[in-house]
Amino acid sequence: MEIPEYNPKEIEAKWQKIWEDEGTFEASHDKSKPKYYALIEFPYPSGEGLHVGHPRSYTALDIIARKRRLEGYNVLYPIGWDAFGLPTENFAIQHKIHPKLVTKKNVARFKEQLKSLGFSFNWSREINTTDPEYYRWTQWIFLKMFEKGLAYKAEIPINWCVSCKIGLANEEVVNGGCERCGGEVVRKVKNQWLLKITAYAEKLLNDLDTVDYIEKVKTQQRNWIGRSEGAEVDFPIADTDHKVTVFTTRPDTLFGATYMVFSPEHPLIDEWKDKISNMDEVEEYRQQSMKKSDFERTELIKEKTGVELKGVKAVNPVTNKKISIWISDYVLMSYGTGAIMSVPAHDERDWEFAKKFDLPIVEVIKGGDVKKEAYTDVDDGILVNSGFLNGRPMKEAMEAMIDWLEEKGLGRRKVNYKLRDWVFSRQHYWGEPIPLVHCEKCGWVPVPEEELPVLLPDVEHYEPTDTGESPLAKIKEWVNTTCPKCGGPGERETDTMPNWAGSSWYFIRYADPHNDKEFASREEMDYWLPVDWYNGGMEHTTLHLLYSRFWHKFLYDCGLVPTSEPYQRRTSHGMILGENNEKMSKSRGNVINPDDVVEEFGADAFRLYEMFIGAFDQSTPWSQQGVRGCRRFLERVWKLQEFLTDDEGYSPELEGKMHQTAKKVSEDIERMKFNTAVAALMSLTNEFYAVGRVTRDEFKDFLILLNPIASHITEELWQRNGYEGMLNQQRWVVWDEDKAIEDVVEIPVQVNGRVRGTTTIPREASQEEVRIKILEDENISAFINGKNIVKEIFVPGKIYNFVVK
RNA sequence: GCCGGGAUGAUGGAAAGGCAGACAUGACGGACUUAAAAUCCGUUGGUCCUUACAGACCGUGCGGGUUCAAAUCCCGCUCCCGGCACCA
Repeated sequence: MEIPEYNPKEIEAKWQKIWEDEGTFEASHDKSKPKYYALIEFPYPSGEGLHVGHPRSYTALDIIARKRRLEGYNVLYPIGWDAFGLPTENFAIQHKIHPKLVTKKNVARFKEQLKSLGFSFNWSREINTTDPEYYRWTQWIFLKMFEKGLAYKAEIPINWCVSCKIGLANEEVVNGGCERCGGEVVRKVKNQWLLKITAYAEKLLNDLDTVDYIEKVKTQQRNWIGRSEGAEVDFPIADTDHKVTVFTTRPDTLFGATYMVFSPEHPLIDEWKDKISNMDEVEEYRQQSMKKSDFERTELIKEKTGVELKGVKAVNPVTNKKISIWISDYVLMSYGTGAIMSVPAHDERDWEFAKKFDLPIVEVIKGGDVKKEAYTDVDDGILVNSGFLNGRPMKEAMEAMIDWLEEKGLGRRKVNYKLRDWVFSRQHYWGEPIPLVHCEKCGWVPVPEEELPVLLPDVEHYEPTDTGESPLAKIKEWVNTTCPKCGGPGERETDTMPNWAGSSWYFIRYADPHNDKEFASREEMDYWLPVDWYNGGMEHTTLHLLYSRFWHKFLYDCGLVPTSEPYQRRTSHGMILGENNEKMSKSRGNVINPDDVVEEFGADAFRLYEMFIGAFDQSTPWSQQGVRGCRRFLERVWKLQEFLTDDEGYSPELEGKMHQTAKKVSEDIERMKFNTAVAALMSLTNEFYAVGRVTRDEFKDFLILLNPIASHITEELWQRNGYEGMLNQQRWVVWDEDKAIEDVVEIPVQVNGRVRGTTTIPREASQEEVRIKILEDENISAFINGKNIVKEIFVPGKIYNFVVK
């Protein structure tokens, strides 16, 4: 039989068409089979097109998905588009094209690119977050949250670009300036919708113990949630009925609290206007810190600043001494109560502040020199200058103080979190409209369920208004509506949702993407959820991953989804860098376009290289030479046909290697050691060449093992060489553990830990047998003769070591 | 500052206490070719020794330690990458 040249272009197009025509990778509706749900983060269809970083994750889970199918699972491996968001909106503004059209164009391009790579996505379940049939349910879930009191409005400072007159997301503020124009960014208070994710802080934290996420992800989430235990303490304000509550993790040091500091935004300051004698000075400080961006407030940490509130004093509830009250921007309104008790002797920040303003420093834990610096290494410290706590160790003092506070009604045990509520409003066009109507009489009223979706209306211009409202505010006929409750005049909310909204539940929709009655049917969710394996980037650990866990837990508490966690397993891939070892970016000019690679080397070579490039969880530079090497390997695989014999079974000389390779490839794929799985297949191929023959069964199993990675060439070789059916209908290779172990092994022989030779022995050989054989070897025994053997270590099948003197 | 991760040939990387450098890339040599490419075969950590076969010593960021045996475990550093950062 004449063997044509390996022509990836032809065979890749051929198999992609067959798979599509036959619906090969459609998840079955037959629920008798065990299911497997593999998920990758659905892409944002940017105008740049696919980047070589995307397919790293997609190929990895494509391999898992394909392997699971060969193992007999009913696999769901879906794809969709996270298409709302700023880049599209900005492009639309610049080019005066409707974002809908921009999105459509970008999606088409991404789709074509993804299809050319031959991923086994379930295309009939494709979803798009900007599709009204999809965002109808995003709005619906939001309304559920609103109903349960988890969505609320609050005055929240946003990042405001003075020149663009636009609110920016935190990630759009780069080095204190606007990402787009580089202009000044200040804080501007706006009335915004927030979601009460903090209500789920405890669950989000504790339930990390129930899921299989890589440790790095768990740690980052734990840090982000930032749970800390302590107490709230009430400080009475002298000569008033007021009291101010603070949160502290160190109630044991209360005797050392010599003054208080409020955040400049603290609302009590306004209430005390008349009492504060230096209100001008105070106001000026407040104005200044208001103008400062978050960046300045946190970066300029060299010197503490602040102003005393003259005319008011607080009382330390345990010493009963009057203490002064200050304001300073190192105290954040958004954490704890917005006010702190200051213990300069044992807190670095307080110490700096006290030094600067010459405030009293009282040592309450023995051991340091509080005149020189704050003494904070106090875990085993003993209390001093602390009344009833004197002489007690710190941990005990902590408990005693809290008990005392609770007894006297002056304080209570308290847990605090760094996690903040989720600012859910965007003053942009290209997002889901928030489905609420404001009525003078009834307040905020949800749009009735049957009227969803609230459609995004067409506008002339996508720029925000001068006041920073979203462009929707300009469409009076859309804004002005009737109150769903009382029928009176009402106004629609013009803020839209952030693009984290649609991605917070998309994996649920995949289970039942065309359902027009519910967000997904219970039956489909019961079968498919949770996601078995979710791979994505580390950059989504604290936002997307946490947000979607929050939404899912909320839905679970409403009895709407069957599991309390959305994702059973979460892994993460490393970045692919440019050939110069720098992050790939247009501006650095080191971007590799997957289309070009596929054009030159083929999709199989591309996928193979994406996996062979290096450790999956590590970042690593691209190498065009490396792709060439993978293409070369596929050429060698193609030529194996020339060595194909009519023999069945494994040949004696390759039997061990076949079993070893099956085991190695299977196990490495599960551990995401794709690079070594590929290496094992290359190594086996080298063996086939060395032997110069390959039996039908050897070739068959080799093709199955290679199929998840290089899917087109293996299907083609399967068909060309007369194997039955299609490769994707076969079963994964079963290996025999015993046969994967060599009967005869070569072990190193050491003398005093240095390798002096090797010996080949039967695996089961006894120490005595091995010993005799070794001592027969003159090269080795030369190192032993004339010396005393002190000790001999024999690890069967591994090593023999003589210790001599 | 805090929390992760990392550092191994010229390069990407392999090695879950047991022969460091699998598998590739590149380089060099050979075969084929009028020639080149492609392909195939071989060599390729360093230093020394040797006609050769062989052999010796050194070597996994740096300094110590544990062990018969350390890239791997422990202690102390350096540098790089990622995340968080006045969170009371």
